[in-house]
Amino acid sequence: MVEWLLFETKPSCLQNWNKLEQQSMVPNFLVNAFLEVLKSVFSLDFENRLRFEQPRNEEFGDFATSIALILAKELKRNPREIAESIVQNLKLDSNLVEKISIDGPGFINIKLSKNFFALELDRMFQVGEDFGKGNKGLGQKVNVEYVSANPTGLLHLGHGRNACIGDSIATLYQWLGYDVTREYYFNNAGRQMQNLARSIFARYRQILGDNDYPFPEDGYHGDYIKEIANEIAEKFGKTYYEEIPENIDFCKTYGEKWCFEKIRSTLEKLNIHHDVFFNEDSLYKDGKIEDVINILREKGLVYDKDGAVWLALSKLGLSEDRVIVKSTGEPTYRLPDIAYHREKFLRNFDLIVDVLGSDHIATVPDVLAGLKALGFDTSKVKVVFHQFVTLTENGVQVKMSKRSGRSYTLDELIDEVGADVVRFFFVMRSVSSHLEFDLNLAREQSEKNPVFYLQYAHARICSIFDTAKERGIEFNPKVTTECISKPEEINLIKLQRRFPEVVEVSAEKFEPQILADYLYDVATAFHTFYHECRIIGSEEPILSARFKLAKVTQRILRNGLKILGVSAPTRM
RNA sequence: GCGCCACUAGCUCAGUUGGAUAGAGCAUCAGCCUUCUAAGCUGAGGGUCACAGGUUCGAGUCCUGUGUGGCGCGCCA
Repeated sequence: MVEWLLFETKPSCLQNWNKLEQQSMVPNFLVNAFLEVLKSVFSLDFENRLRFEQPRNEEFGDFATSIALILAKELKRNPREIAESIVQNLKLDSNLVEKISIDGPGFINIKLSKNFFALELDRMFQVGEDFGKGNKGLGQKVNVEYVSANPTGLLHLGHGRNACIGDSIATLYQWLGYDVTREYYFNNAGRQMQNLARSIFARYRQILGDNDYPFPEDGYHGDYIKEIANEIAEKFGKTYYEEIPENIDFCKTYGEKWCFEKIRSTLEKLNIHHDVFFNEDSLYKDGKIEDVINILREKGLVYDKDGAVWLALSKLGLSEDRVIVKSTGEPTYRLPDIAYHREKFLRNFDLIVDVLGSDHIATVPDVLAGLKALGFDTSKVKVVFHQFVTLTENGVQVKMSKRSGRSYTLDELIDEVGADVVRFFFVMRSVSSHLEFDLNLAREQSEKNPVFYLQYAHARICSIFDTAKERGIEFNPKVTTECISKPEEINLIKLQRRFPEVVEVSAEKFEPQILADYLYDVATAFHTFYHECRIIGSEEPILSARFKLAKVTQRILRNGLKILGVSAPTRM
């Protein structure tokens, strides 16, 4: 159990996020009025404990608080009584609050006025194009490591999900003002690279006529290996035919470069670019691996046994000691991983995010324990584990066998359904849920496909502005929006107000899906509004008020889609 | 055997820190285009929140146990 606590807690730098402040959609005047009453009437300081929720049922107003129920326990008084005395003493601007009531066991429900929402629309409109950006992270550095696939093959769908989640998380943090480094850990050392080299070499020999040349038992079976071997054969003929270390090594270097190029071009299609490609082999060249062993040895946490070097994880609260250098002299993954993360710590990040497939769950406690032993604050590390991807077509699961090498590559998927669909589909489920990628739905170019639904809403708004321009209709940004009154308008404003908070919560929870769901709701609210409320053809001030409504929606959709890496077409 | 994750409508999934009558999309059925993009909108049906206990004013949410499924438990990464 101890092992899991190491990384299941919330990263330290996010723990300062003020719970109350985070409820940014709760108007300040409301919070202050309540705090004032709690202080003056009950002599209670509730600064960090007063919470408001948005009732599911609209009858209960826009915000509700169960503060009276909570107090009832502490004060041992009837909750409704407490609610009464709170409400009686509340000093609220009747211009902003339409109704305040006590319902059920003692909930205090607040319904805000249309005027309040009109003022909010003006406020959001004035924020400008960057609506949704925050400043919580100013002055802080975040490192987000994602993809990090070995250069031994092509990216598959699991990597695709990893890439899209990681990139969206990185952008979310950028939107909060963090200085973000996107990083790819390039596992180009160790045995799997040897395996790649031998696989290529074997195919190379076979291509050149040595049909009996044995293929490595645990070699890489994919067709791409033959492709690489073919290239070498065509370019260099029999130059590297002889089975000597130099030639195997050539295959390794060539293969690594080839795979890296493919990986990069696939990520390029998704518009994913890393700032740093951290090479594993540099850890060896720069002596970092040795450094880690030496430091841990000095601390008495490393010992030799059976010809191998062991890390005494049992002294660090874990159940078993593990090998960090095999008897062959090769390190296991733990050692370079620890050394690599040590480098990240030394680069002074306030938050270190690793995006990993859930198959890596068991490896993380070892690495974190090692880092802790080196004296680093592991609460700065957040490991985001995502579940697997299954591909379905016509309701049937498409087999993705890695062994046979006939797995569906990410590249093929992008070519088939487009980058926008891939990016959205991979983040539209929560990270911890299995993701079923429905090829039929992905290919669908209609409202059934959520990507098009969202993009269509954006394009529709753009079209309104285009049409207005063509017809010489101008809107006046200075018009106040008090005329807003229809439920479709109010509903849209309510959703719009939430955008900055949704960005925060998505980042805090490392869940781009929250943003994806929200955008869908915004698009729906807009489509409903569009159907019910005409813009062009309306008289002032309705005309300009609705223009603002459309403008803010457009910015939310554009910015939200941008965070998810999805394009926002102006025309469809 | 041990650990992690999941289990909510026919299917795919949401469900803030425990809150009031359980949410969406798809699928099914019924409506809406002489109008700013019908790639859209409106409505209907559909639920023992896997099961059993517990905690309390109140549980899909927290605790314990059980079942089912996925992943992991190496001198592989």
